[in-house]
Amino acid sequence: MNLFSDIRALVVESLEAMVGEGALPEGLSFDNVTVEPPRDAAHGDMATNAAMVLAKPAKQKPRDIAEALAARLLADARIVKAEVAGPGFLNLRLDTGVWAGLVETVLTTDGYGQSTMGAGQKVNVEYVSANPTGPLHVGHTRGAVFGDALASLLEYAGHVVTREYYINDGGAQVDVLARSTYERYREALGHTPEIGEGLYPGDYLVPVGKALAELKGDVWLDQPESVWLDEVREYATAQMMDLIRADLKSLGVEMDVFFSEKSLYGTGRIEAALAALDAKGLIYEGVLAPPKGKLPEDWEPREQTLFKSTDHGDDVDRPVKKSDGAWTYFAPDIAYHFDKVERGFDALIDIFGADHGGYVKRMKAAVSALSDGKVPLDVKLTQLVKLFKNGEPFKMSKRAGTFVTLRDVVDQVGPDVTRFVMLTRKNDASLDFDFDKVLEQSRENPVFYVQYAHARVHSVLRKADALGVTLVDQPALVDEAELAVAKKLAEWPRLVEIAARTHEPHRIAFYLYELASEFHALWNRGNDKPELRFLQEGDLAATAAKIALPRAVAVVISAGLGILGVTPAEEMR
RNA sequence: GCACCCGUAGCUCAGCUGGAUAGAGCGCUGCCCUCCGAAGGCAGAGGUCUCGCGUUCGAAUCGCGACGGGUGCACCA
Repeated sequence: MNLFSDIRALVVESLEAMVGEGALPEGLSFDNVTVEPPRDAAHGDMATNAAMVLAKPAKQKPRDIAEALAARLLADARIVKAEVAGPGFLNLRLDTGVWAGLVETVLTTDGYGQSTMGAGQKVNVEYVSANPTGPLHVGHTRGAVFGDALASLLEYAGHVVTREYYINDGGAQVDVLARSTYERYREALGHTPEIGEGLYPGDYLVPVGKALAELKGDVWLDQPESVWLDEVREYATAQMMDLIRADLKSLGVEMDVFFSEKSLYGTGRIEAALAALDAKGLIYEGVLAPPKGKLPEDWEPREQTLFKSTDHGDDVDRPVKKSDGAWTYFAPDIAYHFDKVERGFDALIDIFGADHGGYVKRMKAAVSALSDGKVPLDVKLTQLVKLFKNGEPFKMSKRAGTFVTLRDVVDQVGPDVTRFVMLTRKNDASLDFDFDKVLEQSRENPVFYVQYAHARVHSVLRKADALGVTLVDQPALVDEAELAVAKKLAEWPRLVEIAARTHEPHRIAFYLYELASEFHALWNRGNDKPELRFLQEGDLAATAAKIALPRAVAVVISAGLGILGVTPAEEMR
């Protein structure tokens, strides 16, 4: 149920009738006809641009079309007013009964706002994908929250979603992890660890080294790397993934698939992916032209195996093999995305940190080539999170060991606040995260503000329950403030579809803030007008009718917070 | 030098596949608790949407070009 699409259907129906009568010419496209909430509530409840869009192709004046359309729409019981305004807008006023009906729908429909837009399409959302070399930090947190909310949003809009994490366990950095762990292993056996430049100094490896010492004894002491590297790497990587899984769980993020990069090596899968590209004539041996502008110090032309990504929108072709014949990091990435394509997803979404913006074009080129342009890949970049403490920038240094982990954030402010705050900004805008402000209980803090609205509803419900009110689903809407809330509720399904289509979960957070705002306004109006209070003294029937609206608000807030992965609070503490 | 992202009120930011007089919070001014949770609400002041050209009935939104900020730019993953 989406009131806006219902009314749009009515508009299109009316336009078709006009065509049938010869009032409009045949063959018009109504695709661009929209029915939207007007910017200014004084303009009415909904506005359609039909007359302006059709004026040119129909060779008629917008005003004439609008007036003919208005006359038809008024025949529908739902439309009480239709007036032409501005350059040719048709402003519609809906019958109060429509809004009451909407509130009833919210209360009686299972999953009001859920959409079938996705039509069961299989979507793969890959996010976090941090190197398995240590705990997740703040930057990963934003990617985790964003990816998870986007995945939920797409599910809510009718897609079948797979949440996936790509483990970069095939490259040099896991060797570094192994060497770092080895030093902790030595340390556990009483030696002084030699953690030189380029090794990971974090003490999260201390227990790993200790466990290894208990497991293996001293057999690896004073042994060359060739003896222990493989085993230590495998052990440490597994430990780090356990750590990461636990970090994610503390945020409420659970992946469906953890995909190992290493599983691509030595199994012919990279070769297969490149063979697929080769079969399309997209692999060749060649020398890349040096970049324009200042040359890198050690530039020298080299012949390499290249992927002709420029055929699919990239700026330059990309090497898939190094000059020594080994794969570049890009090769397994291609194989990984080839695997996703072969698993039959209808759409792929990758979420990267903004510092990986440079890889977007080549990944899109690869997926385009591998799927013959049939599987779209959308890459969303998440910008920096700037940390503050009491208004002051929070200094982070990896060297000094003062970098802030996901755990630090979740432990201090909790998963709900972390998630909501991370979603109060567009993904491609940087985000200020102040440890004190996010816990503040004021309008300035959207988490609190939305939760407060939800808690207020439940406060009313508790009281109503104590009074013995029997709930009814038909509201009595009279005041403008009540109607304003109902109208906001009507926007919810439409907003879900817009947010899902644009892959922008932050729109949900902003909507919830607006809904909460309308609700708080109504609440306060009860101060001046006792007849607007939800609890009507001594009148259980009136109370039941009054609390239908706040109940509907709670339903939508609860659904919206659910998408964001935030628990709706029934009480503020 | 090239690519991508960003530029909206004093500050932090929304702005719907292009729609009407561009919105919210903070801050500033003034109001509202014998009343369901004032942890709230109402009202006011504050704008050449960085600039220019173009497309369009209509541009903050689309295209081109400047300017300003961020990020990334051959074998490292």
